[in-house]
Amino acid sequence: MSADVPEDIGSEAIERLQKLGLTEYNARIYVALLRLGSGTAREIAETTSVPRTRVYDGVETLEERGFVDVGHASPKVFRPVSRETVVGQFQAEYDETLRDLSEELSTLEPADPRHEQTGVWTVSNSKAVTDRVLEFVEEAGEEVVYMSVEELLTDGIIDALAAANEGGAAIQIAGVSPATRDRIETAIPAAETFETLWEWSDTTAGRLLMVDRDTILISVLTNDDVPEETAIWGSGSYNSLVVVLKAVFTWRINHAHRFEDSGSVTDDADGSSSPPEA
Amino acid sequence: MSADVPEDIGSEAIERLQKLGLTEYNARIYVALLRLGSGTAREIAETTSVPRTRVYDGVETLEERGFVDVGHASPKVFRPVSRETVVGQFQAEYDETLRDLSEELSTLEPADPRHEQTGVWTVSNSKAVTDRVLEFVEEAGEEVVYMSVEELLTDGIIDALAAANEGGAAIQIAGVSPATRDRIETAIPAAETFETLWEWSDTTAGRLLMVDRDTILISVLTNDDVPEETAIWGSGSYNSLVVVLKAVFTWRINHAHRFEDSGSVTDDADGSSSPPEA
DNA sequence: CGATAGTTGACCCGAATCGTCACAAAAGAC
DNA sequence: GTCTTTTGTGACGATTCGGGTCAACTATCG
Repeated sequence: MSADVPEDIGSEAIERLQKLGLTEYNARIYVALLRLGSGTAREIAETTSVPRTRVYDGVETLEERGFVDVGHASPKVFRPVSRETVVGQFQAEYDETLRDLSEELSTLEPADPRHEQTGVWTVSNSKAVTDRVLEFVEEAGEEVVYMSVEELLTDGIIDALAAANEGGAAIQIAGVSPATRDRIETAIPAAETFETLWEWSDTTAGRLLMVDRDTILISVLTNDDVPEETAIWGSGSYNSLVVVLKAVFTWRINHAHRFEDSGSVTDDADGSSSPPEA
Repeated sequence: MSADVPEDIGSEAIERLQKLGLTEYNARIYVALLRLGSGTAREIAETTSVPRTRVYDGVETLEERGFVDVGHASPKVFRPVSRETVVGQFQAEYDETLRDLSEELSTLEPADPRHEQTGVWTVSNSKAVTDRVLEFVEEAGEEVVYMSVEELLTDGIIDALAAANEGGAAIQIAGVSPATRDRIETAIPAAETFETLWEWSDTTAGRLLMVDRDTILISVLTNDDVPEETAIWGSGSYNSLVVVLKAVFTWRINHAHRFEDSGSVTDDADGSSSPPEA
C-alpha cells in the first residue's frame, strides 16, 4: 500500500555493485541471495526479474569471483558469502591496483612537475577546483590571499590555510561574514580578515586565490541549469593573468588595509596588459 | 634498438586505469600527458596512437573528473594533475562507495546468517576457499584440525589459527614438513603437529579442515591446464559430509596420536569409510 | 585571399551485456 | 511403465558503449 516499490529493495546496493564492476544481472543475483539467505535458480529469478536461464551464467561468474557457493542438490542451491567478505575482496582488489598504479605513474612523471607556465589553465569541476586550491596553498611560502563566497570556504580550505600559516606564510582572507570570522580566528589567529575586497555578491564570482604573488586562481559559478564552478589559473611572474591580476589585487588589499596608501603597489603592470581572453 | 616497444611505456598504468573505470582512450591520454608534462591535442595523438579528433572528447571527460586542466592558447594545451591527486580521487571514491555498499548490504542480510545447513557446498576459486577457511576458523570454539599441502599453509591461515587458539580452541595441524613445523610452533606453541594423517602426496588433494567436529571442508587441486583449487564444505551434525568424514578424520587423528588406541572413536563409521575420492 | 592547422560533430564497427527462446536432461505424477 | 513439470545448457537477436575513421567548419598566418 505504501509508496514503496517492492523491486527497489536493495537497488542502491545493486547500483554500487555495478559501479564496482559487476554486471547488472550479477549484482541483482547477489543481492537477492543475500536477502534469501540461499536459493535456487528459480527463486532468484522470481525475486529479481532476472531471466531464470541467465541466473546460471551469473552465478557461475559470481562463484569465480568467490561471491557465492553452489550447493549440491537436485535443484542447485546457491549461497552468498557474507557481505564482509565481499566488501573485503573489493577493498583488497582496489587497494592493490591503486598502490600499483601510483607506483607505475611515479615512474612516468617527468622530473619538473610544473611551474613557470606561461598560459592560463581552466578547471571545470568544483571538486577539482578545490583540489587545485589546496595544492597551491600547500606550496605557499610567504603569502596567501583567499577570497570567496561563504559556501566555498570549507573546513578543508581553512585547514590548508592554517597549515600554510604554520609554515610561515601570511594569510589574508576576504569575503567573510562576521559569523565565520570567528571560525577563522580560532583556526588561524594570525590571519587577517576583510569583509570583502570589492563588491561581487551580485556577480557569479566564486573565489579568488593568490599565492606568493606568483600563482592566481579565479573561479566563477555558472548556473546554466545546475550550479557549477569553473576556474582559471595561471602561475609564474611572466604569466599574463598573474601580471594583470596581481596589480589590481594587491592594490585593493593595501587599499582596504591601510587607507593612507594610494596608487598601485607593484609597478610591473598597469591596464595595458591584455586581459585573459574569453 | 633495444627490445623495448615504445608504445608500451606505461601500458601497465593504462590497464590499471581502465580497471578503475576510465576508457582506454582516456587512460592513454592521461598517461601521455603525465609523461609530457603538458601537451596539445596533436602531441597527445602522436604519442598515444589515439586518433587526434578523439583527444578532445577524452580530455573533456578527464577534465570533468578533475584529472586534467585545459590551457587557453590557440592550440589548446592540456595539463595533467599530479598522480597523487588522481590516486587520491580514486581512493576517496572507492572508500565512499564501499562504505555505502557495506551499509546497504547490512540492511539486507537476513538475521540468521547460516549454519545447520543440510547440503554440501562448493567453492571454486582458491582465494575464495581461503576466505571460507578463515571464516570457519574464526568461528571455532573448541577444536580446529587443519591439514594441507605446504603451499596452502600461508601466514594468513597460521594467524587465524593462532587467534582461534587464543580463544580457547585446540589446534591440530597435519601435513607439515619438519621445516615449517618450527614456524608453527613459534606462532602457536600449543598446537599439535603431525607429519601427515595419511598418504596423499600423490593425489590431487589440497586441504582438509574440520572445526568443532561440526564443519568440514575439503579441497582438491584440479590441473586441467592452470592449477586451480575447488573445495566442498558442509556444516551441521546431521550434514552427510560431516557425518562421514568426521568419523574417518577423528579416527585417523587418534590413530596417529596415540598408538594404543585401536578401532573407531566415534561409532558411526569405521575403516569402511572410503577415503576422499580422486 | 588561399593554405595550413585546429576543432567539432557525425557516422560505422565490434565487443559485451541484456533479453528471449528452443531443447535436452532430470524429477515427480499417474 | 509413460507423461508432465521442472531444471539445466546452449544459442540467437537487440541494445549499448567504446573504439576508429571521415568530412566539414573555424581560426591563424603568410
